[in-house]
Amino acid sequence: MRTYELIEAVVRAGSIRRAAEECNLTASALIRRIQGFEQEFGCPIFERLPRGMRLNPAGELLMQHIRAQRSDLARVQAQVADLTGERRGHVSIACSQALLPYFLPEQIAAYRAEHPGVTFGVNVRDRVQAEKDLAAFESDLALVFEPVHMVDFEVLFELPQRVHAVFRASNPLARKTEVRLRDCLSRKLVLPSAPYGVRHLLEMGASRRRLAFDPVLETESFELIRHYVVEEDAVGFQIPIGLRSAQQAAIAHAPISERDLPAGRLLLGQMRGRVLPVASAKFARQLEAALSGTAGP
Amino acid sequence: MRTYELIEAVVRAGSIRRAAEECNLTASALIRRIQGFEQEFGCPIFERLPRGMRLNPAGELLMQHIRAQRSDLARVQAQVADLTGERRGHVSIACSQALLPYFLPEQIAAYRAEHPGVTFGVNVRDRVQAEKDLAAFESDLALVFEPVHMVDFEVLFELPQRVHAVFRASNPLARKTEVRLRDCLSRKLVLPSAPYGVRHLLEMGASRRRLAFDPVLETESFELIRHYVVEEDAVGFQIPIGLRSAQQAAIAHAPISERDLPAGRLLLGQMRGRVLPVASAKFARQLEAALSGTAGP
DNA sequence: GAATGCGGTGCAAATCTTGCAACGCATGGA
DNA sequence: TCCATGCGTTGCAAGATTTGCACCGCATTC
Repeated sequence: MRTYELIEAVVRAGSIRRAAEECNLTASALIRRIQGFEQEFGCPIFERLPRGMRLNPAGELLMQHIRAQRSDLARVQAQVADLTGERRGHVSIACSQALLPYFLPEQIAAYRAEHPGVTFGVNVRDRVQAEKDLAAFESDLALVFEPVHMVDFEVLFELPQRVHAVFRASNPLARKTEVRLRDCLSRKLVLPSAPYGVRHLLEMGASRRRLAFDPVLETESFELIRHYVVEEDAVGFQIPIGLRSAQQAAIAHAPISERDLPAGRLLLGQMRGRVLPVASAKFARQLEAALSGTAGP
Repeated sequence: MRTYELIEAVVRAGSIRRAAEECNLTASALIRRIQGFEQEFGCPIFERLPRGMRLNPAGELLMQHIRAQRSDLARVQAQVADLTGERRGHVSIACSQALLPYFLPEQIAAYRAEHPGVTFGVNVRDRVQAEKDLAAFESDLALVFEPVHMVDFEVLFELPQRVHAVFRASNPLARKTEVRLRDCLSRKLVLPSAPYGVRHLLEMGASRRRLAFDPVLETESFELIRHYVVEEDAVGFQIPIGLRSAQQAAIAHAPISERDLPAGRLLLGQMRGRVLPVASAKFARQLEAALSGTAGP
């Protein structure tokens, strides 16, 4: 059991000696445990490099097993605590930035109002990293826009979301119920950077119509986008779940016409085949209910 | 790790002292390991009875985790052996008796012809026990007729199978392409005993038409049924996958009319959510292919 | 070519696990 | 009623494992 932790430490540290220091052990003690394990496992799990150790393919398989095993044990312990009547637990969720301003805080608060013993961990991840988080058992749930659909991602719920243009409330665009892409391109643009789903959809839509973007500001922060359009009367892009006109009177938004951009999908998912801890599974069901009550694209 | 084996031994034996003997240990050593584990696990997993120990609910949950963990580790080791180029492995399958005479031996032989390093374990189980086998990770696959559809049973393939009447080749019934239930009831009957799917379907069909069985022989052995109908000119019941007229010239069979009995289902399944070892997964795919080529009801 | 950092090993000390004997307790039969 | 039996549990010493220290051979780096 402890051997598993040591193996993980070696993987993280990249060498026996650094891992040994991290674990308050000597290198010799550590290497012998690993040699012992490799012997009973049947084959080496590390390749020995002159600069340290790295997992070989067998080790990668084993590592995945170790992570799955650890997370399942945590699930069992949470379930046991649950039947002892404690109603404790922890929910970790990897999500896009768009969920941060309104949706997630509301949902978490609502859940905790009923289950005060449950704690939360929110990891802000782009759509690629979110799925890696699931696969490494570092997040129970992922709520992301337009994920790169890896095999390990099991979809629990799907909500269409159109891309919205965001601008000053005083902008002429604010009078329309939907805007065309070309109306935006003639204005100053504030775009999310490459890894994000909104940017991805925009690039797709633009290249199909042989248009090009020339953003005045490109950023990872959706919050910055929302605030900057007010400063310089520019146009930004977001998905509606992260927008509430009522909260920020200076800002307005309208969907891009579906003739220009197809609606993207906001997906709630988990690691394929995994049995979630009770708290996470229950929170997932709450999210599904909330999302299905949300206006579509 | 070893602690898990010891816990399993205590569960099997029902008491510390018997388990200790089985493991070549003293009772004191064993109990201290279990106490140590319970401490780090966070709560007791056994209830102490005056006559021994039994798992409490927390222990049941843990036990399920241990079994899942062990079987997944075996899968990883098999997969590692596979990528080392060994092409070894073991497939365990729980199945109904009907598969024993022709279907399974042919399929296993065909598989082993291509992968001689793979060994097989065939556990003959009734439809209830087969699913328990899956849940306890004692069989990778189950191939059963009309299972009691527990939640843990994940269907991989489904093949309709009508119940066939089995009789002497010289019996007048042999001239028909299908027989009515009432034609059989007037004859001497040889029935499989209660836990079997064929019997279950027969009871259902009979009770719906207010008929009753009065078997001259009731047995757990499908083989005995086939052979006995020759002895006394009786009528037995089986599913066609276990019948080949060509092999036993003295025996004929014909399906019961669907007006009397609905077709049952022969199901191939695995433990829900489990990742099967490569060999088992591959054998399952072969079975699916073979079953889909088999004549239906 | 010296210095650094790496994985690996021999040997003795420290730590943990185990076996033995014994205790308290509940049950079952004489 | 009382004794025998089998249960889980514990104190203590012997045994088995794990660990730390010093050191080796090796490749890379400056």
